[in-house]
Order: sequence, then structure tokens, then C-alpha cells
Amino acid sequence: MIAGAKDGRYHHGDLRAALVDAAIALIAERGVRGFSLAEASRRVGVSAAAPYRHFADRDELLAAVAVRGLHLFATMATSEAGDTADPRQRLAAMTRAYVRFAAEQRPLFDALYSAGLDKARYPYLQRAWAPVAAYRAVIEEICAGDVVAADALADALESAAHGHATLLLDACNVHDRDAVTAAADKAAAAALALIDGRQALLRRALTASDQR
Amino acid sequence: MIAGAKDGRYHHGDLRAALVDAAIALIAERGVRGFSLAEASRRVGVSAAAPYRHFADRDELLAAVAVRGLHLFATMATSEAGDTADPRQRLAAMTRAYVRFAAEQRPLFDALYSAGLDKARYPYLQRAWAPVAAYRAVIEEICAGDVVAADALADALESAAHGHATLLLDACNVHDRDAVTAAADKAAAAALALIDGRQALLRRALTASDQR
DNA sequence: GTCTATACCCGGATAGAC
DNA sequence: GTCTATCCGGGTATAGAC
Repeated sequence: MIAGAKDGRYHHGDLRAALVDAAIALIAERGVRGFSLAEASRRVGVSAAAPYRHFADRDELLAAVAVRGLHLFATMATSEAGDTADPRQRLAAMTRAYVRFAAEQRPLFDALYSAGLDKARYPYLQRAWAPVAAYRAVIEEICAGDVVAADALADALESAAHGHATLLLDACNVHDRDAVTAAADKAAAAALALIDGRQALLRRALTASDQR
Repeated sequence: MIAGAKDGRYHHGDLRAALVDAAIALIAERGVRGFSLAEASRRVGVSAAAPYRHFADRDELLAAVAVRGLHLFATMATSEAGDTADPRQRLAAMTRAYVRFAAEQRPLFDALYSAGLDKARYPYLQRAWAPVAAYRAVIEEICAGDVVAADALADALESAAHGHATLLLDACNVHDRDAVTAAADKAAAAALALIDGRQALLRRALTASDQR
């Protein structure tokens, strides 16, 4: 039952939130491509024109879903890391959370990365990444304040997490809990391997310029 | 001028190939989401119904684009590796090729990963991955025949390459050659770091079961 | 066998009534 | 703030010309 529904119809409730909920359910069932404003409206019980009071167009509703996703990811990441003191283990936990978020909240992850949203159009979406950047401090701790090394490691860790997440979603449906756990473990292990082997992240830049 | 065009119209040429070419150009301009069979038909100079003689639906044309992409990637990967003997450097080169392929042939990469194609429907697409699997031998060489270690390293390397590629495409338009080179270098460096730190890929599995 | 013409449904988006 | 009505454009399917 949708909050705000009265006498079989939706009226003067929080239509905006109801549409976001419906969008998430719809993306879960049919993917981002199968999502439409019209169908979301139908499910909430309003006309196809109603959403345009709250969203300029289809993409803006998807952006709202993406923002909710970022908030949830920030929560999951800090929760997964818990009170782990070791910075290596904290980064591994964050990486595991990244993969678990993608799998357990696939519609939100898809809205973030597979919706083809024009980044420039949604500055608030950019800003919603801010909490995630907190982990930068952990990386610098490991790199003992070396900013260049921290940059390199940060990119490598983000890419590893993202790669494991997207390939997992590509390969299977997400209800296979074991597959999700396995992928999350692999990603966490890759994070630790990157940290341990991080000397190579810098050496490479040197040999590249040597070759010129 | 499109091959097979006569008297201003397209007739009895290789319509299938012409549609694949048009699809690639269209995806390059508007992305996978902006691609439509109707627009592709228009560009080739045939009616909107004509493609249905060659493709069951929109997705089947995208799958044809994806297959072409896999062939091209296999070529780029072997070319980039060249005659490098060191297995470490061969894997780094392959990773660099992965990122360069994504950037330089973005429409093909998008057809492969962002088109939302149903894998089960296109067994020939699955088979087209075969040439890529050749690099498995290089990984086993590094792991001295240890199959478990090779599995772990293979997953980590693929994920790293894929993560760097997708985040690059997400972040910028691809015509910035320097950004592409930088991302490819980072990915190659990450591959070397993963190889060097690969002990952690296996240790992780142990500590995970220890925690239970 | 290949393509054209056409009819149908659906989603996106806007204008104006309530 | 939501509804009805409406326009536009794309995808699907088929009948029939060549």
C-alpha cells in the first residue's frame, strides 16, 4: 500500500517520494531501460502528467533515485568499516561495501551508473559524493602523506571496486547471495593486493616516460 | 557515400553491414540510449521496416555491433602486447589495450557492456570472447601453474581493467587523448601492482573464513 | 527475398480546466 | 496539485509492390 493513498486514488500525499519508490521497484523489475514515467505514474495511481509537477523530466526522477543511492552507500560503507582501526582493513571493508551495495541495491546502483545521466545537469548529484571522499584520509594515512601515491592508490581502489561490482551485475542476477559474497571478498582482496603492491603504481609512471 | 547506394537510394547492397556501420556512428553521437532502428534506417536510406529482414529487433543489431567490438578488441590486445616476452608486461599491455579500446572504440564498448543485452539470447556473443581467454595462459605462467591463484589473479585483473575503462568513459568525453593515455597507464600500473601484491588475493579468502 | 507503405501502441511532454 | 486532452515521435507488425 502506497503511503498517502485514499479512496483508491492518490491525492495530496508525498507524490514525489511515492514516485521515487515506484521508480526503484520498476527499475528492479525491468532495468533502467524498461523504466518509464508513464508506468511509474500508473503504479502510484496518478495521471502521466502529474510527475511533471515534481520532476522536469524522466531523467530528473532517475537523478533523485541516484541521490538516494549515494546516501545509502555512504551509510553502508561506514557501517561495514565499523570501528576497524587498521587503515588497510578499513579500505578493504569499504571495497566490500561497494560491491555489496551494487548487488543489494541494484536499482540505485543502476540509476547512478547505467542511467546515462548528464552529470553537468545535476550538480547536487555531484555534491552527494562528498561523504564518500572521507576515505581519502585513510588512503593518505597508508601513503604516509605522499599525495602523489595517495592519488594513484585512490584511483586504483575505486576502479577495482567499480570493476568487481559492474562485472558482478553483468554476470548474474543478484539474488545469488553466495555469488555476491564471493565477489565482495574478491574485491576486498584486490584492494589489499593493490595496497601491498602499490610501489608498482608509481614505478609505472616512470617507465612510461622512459619509453618516450 | 554508403556502399551499395544507387540512384540516391539503397538497393540490394549489403544492408546488414550498412546498418551496423550506421548503428556505430549513431551510438557514437547519441549513446546507446539515443540509438534507434528507425534513425539508423533513415541514415542508410531505407524504410524503418527494412532492418527487420536482417535483425529480429533492435537488440539483435546491437549484438552484431558487440561482436564486431570483440573481434577488434582481440586485435588491439595482441597488437599492444606485441612480442613482449615478460608475462608481467604482457598483462600490463593487455590491460592498457582494454582501456584504450573502451575509449577509442566507445560505441563498440558500449554495445558490449551498456546496451543491456540479454546474454542468454546471443550464444555467438559468448563465443566471441574466446580469443580473449588466450591471456589465461600468461596468468598461469606467472602463478607457476597454481590454478587457484590464477583464478584469483584473472578476476582481479579483469575487474581492474574494466573499472578503469568504465570510470574513464563516465568521467569525460573520449576525445581527450591525454586523459585516455593517463587512464590506460593507471590501469596498466594497477595490473602490475595486483601481480606484485597477489599474495593478498589468497590470504583474504583465509581470513574471511577465520572470521566465521 | 527484399523493400515500401501503413496502421497500431506506447512513452515523453505540454496546455488548460478544476 | 492533479486531471483531461492532445501532439509528437519511435518501435512493432503486416500486407503488398517489385
